[in-house]
Amino acid sequence: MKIATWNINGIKARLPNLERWLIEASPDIACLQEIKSVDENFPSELFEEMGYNVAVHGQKSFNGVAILSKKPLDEVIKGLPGDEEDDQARYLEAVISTDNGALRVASIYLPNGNPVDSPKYPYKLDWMARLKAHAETLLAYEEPLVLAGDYNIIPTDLDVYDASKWVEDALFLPQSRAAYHEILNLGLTSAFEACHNQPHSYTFWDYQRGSWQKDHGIRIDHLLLSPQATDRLISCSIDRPTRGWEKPSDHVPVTIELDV
DNA sequence: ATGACCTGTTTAACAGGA
Repeated sequence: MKIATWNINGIKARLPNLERWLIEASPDIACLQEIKSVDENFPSELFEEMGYNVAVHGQKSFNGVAILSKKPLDEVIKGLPGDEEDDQARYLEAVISTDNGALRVASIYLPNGNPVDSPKYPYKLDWMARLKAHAETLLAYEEPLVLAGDYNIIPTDLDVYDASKWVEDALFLPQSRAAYHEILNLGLTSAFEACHNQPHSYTFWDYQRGSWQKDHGIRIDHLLLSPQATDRLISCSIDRPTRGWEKPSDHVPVTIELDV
């Protein structure tokens, strides 16, 4: 089973590319971020015609996450638990039936956090603390679990073209990376790192400054797996060519194959 | 030497992204 994550940066602008990619890559489950749409304007029927079940957690203009799944969605949870006041649509979780039992998948759009001296940075750290608490709850189920998404975290200096340019950035500050590693240290495995030791394998290139042409990228999209999912991990790949398509997202898909 | 973009919305400049 192929499970992918992709920050599409707007469903309306990305629909042609998303359709093409769904046909060519044919993921069984696609976790999408930054749909930038309310639920009613998300083209769910189109994806249903392509054979997907659809769960959407959208909001107007910004953020928004979705899950497309060829297998039925048994249970859907919208929003990250832990703060009733938080109205940003950044977390969607679903339990999916497979031939070998239940698989739990989340589509995550972790806050960017810049600028660091604004309330956005404490919001990021608070959100990560909530994600850690929730991940702890989910890990206790001892089932295959995939927490996939745009984490807005550069894990190490080998995941950026020039670390010195990012030391003050919310994606790379020691405190941000420490919060990310706290989540990993609960017992999760980063799929890409389990499959590869190739440094400078990026998933995002800025639209500005010719970043794509110069390969000035960062690796910020991750799939974190529970032990039960890690046991079944076959491969992980970054779909780099999509960044070179017409009207690309600034992120590319990351896909894992699980033996489930 | 430096900067160079894209998206959605309020359709004309913004806000937000990373």
